[in-house]
Amino acid sequence: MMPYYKFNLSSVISRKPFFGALRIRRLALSSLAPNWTYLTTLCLNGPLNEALLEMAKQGLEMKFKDYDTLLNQCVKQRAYREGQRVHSHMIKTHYEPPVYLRTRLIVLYVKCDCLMDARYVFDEMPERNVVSWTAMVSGYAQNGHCLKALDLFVEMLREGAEPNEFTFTTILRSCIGKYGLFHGMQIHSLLVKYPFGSHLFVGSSLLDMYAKAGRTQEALIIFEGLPERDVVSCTSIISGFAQQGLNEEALVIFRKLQIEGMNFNYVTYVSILTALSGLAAIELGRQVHGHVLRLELPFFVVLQNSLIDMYSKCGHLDYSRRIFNSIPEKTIVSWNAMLVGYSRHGMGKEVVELYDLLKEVSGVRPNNVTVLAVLSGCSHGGMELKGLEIFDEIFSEDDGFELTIEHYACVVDLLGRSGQLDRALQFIKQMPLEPNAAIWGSLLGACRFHQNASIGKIAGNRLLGIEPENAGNYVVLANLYASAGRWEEVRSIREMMKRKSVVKVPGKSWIEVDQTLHTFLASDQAHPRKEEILQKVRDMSVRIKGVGYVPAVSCVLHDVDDEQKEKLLLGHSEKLALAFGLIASQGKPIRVIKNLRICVDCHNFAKFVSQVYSREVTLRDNVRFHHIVDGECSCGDYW
DNA sequence: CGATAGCCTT
Repeated sequence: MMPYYKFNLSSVISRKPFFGALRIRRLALSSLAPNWTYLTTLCLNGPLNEALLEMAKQGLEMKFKDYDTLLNQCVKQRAYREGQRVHSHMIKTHYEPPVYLRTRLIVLYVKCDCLMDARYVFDEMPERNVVSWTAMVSGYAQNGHCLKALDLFVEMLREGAEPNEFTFTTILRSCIGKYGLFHGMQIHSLLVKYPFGSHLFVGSSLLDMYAKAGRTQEALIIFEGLPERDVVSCTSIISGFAQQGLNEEALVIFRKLQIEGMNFNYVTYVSILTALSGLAAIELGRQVHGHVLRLELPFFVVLQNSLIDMYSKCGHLDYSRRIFNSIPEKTIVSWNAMLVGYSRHGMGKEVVELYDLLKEVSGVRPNNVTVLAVLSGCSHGGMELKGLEIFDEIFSEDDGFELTIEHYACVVDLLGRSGQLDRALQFIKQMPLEPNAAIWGSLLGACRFHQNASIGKIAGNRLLGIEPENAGNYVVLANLYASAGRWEEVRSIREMMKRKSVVKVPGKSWIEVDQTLHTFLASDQAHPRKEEILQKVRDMSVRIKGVGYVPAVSCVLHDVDDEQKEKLLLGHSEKLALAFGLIASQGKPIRVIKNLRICVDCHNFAKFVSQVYSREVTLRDNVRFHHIVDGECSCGDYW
């Protein structure tokens, strides 16, 4: 009989054994039983069933090493049922596993998302060490149960167990959400008592915690103070800034680290793509894309998904679709990214087509983000009735989607756009969630478009009650009153604004020319070519007035005369960026990005400019794209 | 002895 080690072991242990490997394993099983150590070793990376079956059949006595090998395999393969069989074998044979094996069981159950089982093993432990505590805390952290993780961590300290660097990295991950920073800072101060205060992993978790809580400066200080830097800590700081919308800062850090020679991984590229998407920096985005291809990074769906989103946010949906089509194993995020892309470009037909394709052929389950994308796609794409139909379908099917306030806001939008303002108001009154600013804002926008001042007044007052500090709301409501000729109410809005000391988020627009971003604020004086640009805006205004442009002075709520109002309107950041685009890029389409919703006057201005200057203009505001060609906008003047 | 850890897309 040939001893087992004469076989080609690597083929025996391979996950998908070549022809005959199974037979060899069977041979080994029959010839070498009942030596469990051999048998379990042969199961390395292979099917567990045979060894487990033998185990159950023969009721052999198992030793520590056998359980260890088997559980190790179960963990690697995330084999819940097989793990349970090993576990129950221990119980049946009255085997008292040591702390080590019990911890392995916890890890196994955690990996299989069976936290109840893990907790049961944990609770039954006669003694625990730091590893078992950390494994259990990590279980809660991995599954998003932040508060449970924190509770257990506190319990651990109370029991006198000493946390180690693993425990701290794990628990800091759970310090997110509403109270995350509060707990995270306490843990930060607790860390001082331990010798690994400047540990690389602990430091990365710490800076990530601060960055996610919006404390980017603290995060940066910790990053600078790390004992060394690696790709994860670098990605953490870059994505931290990007997630806070500090895209330019993220880009600066990325470049600095790149020059220092840091070797990035695919996660880093995902993070920098997020920043470039926010900036709509298409040329830089293309560079990153090319770089990723040259690096021959293995195929990462997450990276492909962020490329879809980057091209879509930069206005190149054709590239997005090409990448989408090239992904062999699309996840729901890939589908959603593509759907959201069509939605923000106002392409309702494509949204519905892709949604049908998703349901019919993909085999991927839609989630609530999908629903949101489809509903908003229908409203942005002029398919209000289709959108309402899909909502009814989903609502009646009850597919287990968690309908959030955003979903209801979409429905209000659909009803509002289709002119059913009374129904929209009824819908808001009947919905099971408390209406928020987005809901009332959506209704108010619909009232402005359909010139319904009475329902608009209801929506506006509710909105101002919820968000008294948001200047944009006052502007929309005043616009509505102004267009209805209700000047008394316009004046009262203006006074209300003064009284409540409303803060304006500064409007900001930018444009990418020759791989450089040129940023403009309202009435900007900072750009080196400011004189030229302001003169250009004035020229443009004169030229388009000749074909019917009338400045929408009701957009200005300052208490000044109309001449002043017109001057203020001409200083809007999107007009400056548009003018700069006309000067700096000959003949090419102009792509302007704005951080807020585009104002009525600027939208109208851009339409006239596209016509008079025969230039395609693309405006991206914080919600959607406006593709303006020859005086017509893809949004149909509803946004 | 071993078992426990940080970054990411819609």
